[in-house]
Amino acid sequence: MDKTKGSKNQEQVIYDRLFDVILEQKLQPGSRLTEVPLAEIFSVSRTIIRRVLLRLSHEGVVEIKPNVGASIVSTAPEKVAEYFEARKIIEGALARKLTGHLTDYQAEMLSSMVREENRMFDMGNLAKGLRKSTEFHFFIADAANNEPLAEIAKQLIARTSLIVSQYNLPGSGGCACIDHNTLVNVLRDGDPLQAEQMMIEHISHIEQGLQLNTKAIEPDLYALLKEN
Amino acid sequence: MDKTKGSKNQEQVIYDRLFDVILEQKLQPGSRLTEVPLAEIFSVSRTIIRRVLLRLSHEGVVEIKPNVGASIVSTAPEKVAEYFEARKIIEGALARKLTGHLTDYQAEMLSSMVREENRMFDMGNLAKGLRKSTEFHFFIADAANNEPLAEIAKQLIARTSLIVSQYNLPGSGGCACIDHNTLVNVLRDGDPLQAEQMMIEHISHIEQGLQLNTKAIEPDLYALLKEN
DNA sequence: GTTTTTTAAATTGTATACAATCAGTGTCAG
DNA sequence: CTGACACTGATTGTATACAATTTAAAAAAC
Repeated sequence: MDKTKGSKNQEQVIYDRLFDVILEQKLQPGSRLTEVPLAEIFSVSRTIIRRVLLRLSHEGVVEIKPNVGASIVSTAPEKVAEYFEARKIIEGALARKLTGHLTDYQAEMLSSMVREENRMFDMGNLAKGLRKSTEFHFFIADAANNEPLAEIAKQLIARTSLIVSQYNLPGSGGCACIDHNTLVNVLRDGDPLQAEQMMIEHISHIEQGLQLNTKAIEPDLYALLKEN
Repeated sequence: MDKTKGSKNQEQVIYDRLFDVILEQKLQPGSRLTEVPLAEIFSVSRTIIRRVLLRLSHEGVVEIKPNVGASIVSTAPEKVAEYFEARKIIEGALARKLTGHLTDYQAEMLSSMVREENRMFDMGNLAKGLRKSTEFHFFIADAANNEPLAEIAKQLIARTSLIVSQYNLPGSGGCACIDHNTLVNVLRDGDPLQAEQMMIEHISHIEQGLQLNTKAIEPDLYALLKEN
């Protein structure tokens, strides 16, 4: 694993950077991602950017319209429930599966993540807090010993994270991280069905915090703003 | 939707063809997919082939090793259970969700698919039978009114279909399609939890039919055969 | 003044050239 | 005979040139 140039990792690096920026709401859903500027920013050719965008589109974070280009996905309000339902089913199953098999190390890891998360929110750093919150769910996904399911869960978490960033009024506090603490406890000491139920409720909490009546941000808005 | 040239659909056509060939076992897991021959076969440049292979790899049907190239995924025996577990969770949930909401048209559709499937197996056309069998599961996924979950389910179905083709002794009859008929009945007239349980059992049947002790086909095997 | 048409700039789509890397073969020293 | 090494052919990786398409603006027609 030479780190001299990382010509192999170069694509991964760009992917990670873009993914982070999107998940931390630095770019709003609907924003366009044009290839040439990105290529210049990262000092590579469009070929590489194209591959990264393609990957992001396969993972549902970016939408590519033929002959138009890539933009960050904007989820229609009536589709939101479907994504959360999917999360409840899969993360619920993961919680059920994991309960009773959590190692002490893993439990401590999760607890420390919750502390970090709270610290970020207390400091008013919403973006980092949201990021830590998703990492908490990522960790659980990875811990449950089912790689394909973990991969699926992580995709859904990323997608709903985008949805949250689209429909949350700025400053409305992200996710109810109080839940996270009790979740850790149940995963360690509770019974599987209880853990599943709790995970489902937790995800419902997140869903209920959304302001779905808020108009989805559309690219057209930009055109309107330029007039003034 | 002009069909004159389909310059936009061209990539989709190639994707579908490859996907079909892979799912119908015309190519064994482990087989390499080199770019230039594929490009010549479809009369396009490597660029297009590359995109298709990338997509197939994102969907878990093909594996791309850096500087080596693409090959059809070969699933390790110890990973098999994970994929089937994932299917049980997701397709079980889909069945639960669909039960009681199946329209007459959909029920008839499913029944006719089962008939087709049986016909194919009776004729000894294993590949087509397996294909019909996956289409049956695809249809259920689409019918359950949750697009993201359907997409996930279809990916897993494709992947396990590959696994079946890897670990099934030639002529061992694919999947227990008797189950499919009773499944349709339960989906239409039964109760949700019963349907979920039945779907889970059905998937277990498929899993139990596998010959996991059969050595996974490895590229190295070819080298050994050449010696004789 | 509004609508339509024309034109130009920006952006994506595809093919191809060339560089980098890998796999296999043959050669040579031990 | 075995192992290490160099070499050749095949294959993938990246950048770039050019074509096709879209978007926006300017010009023309009504």
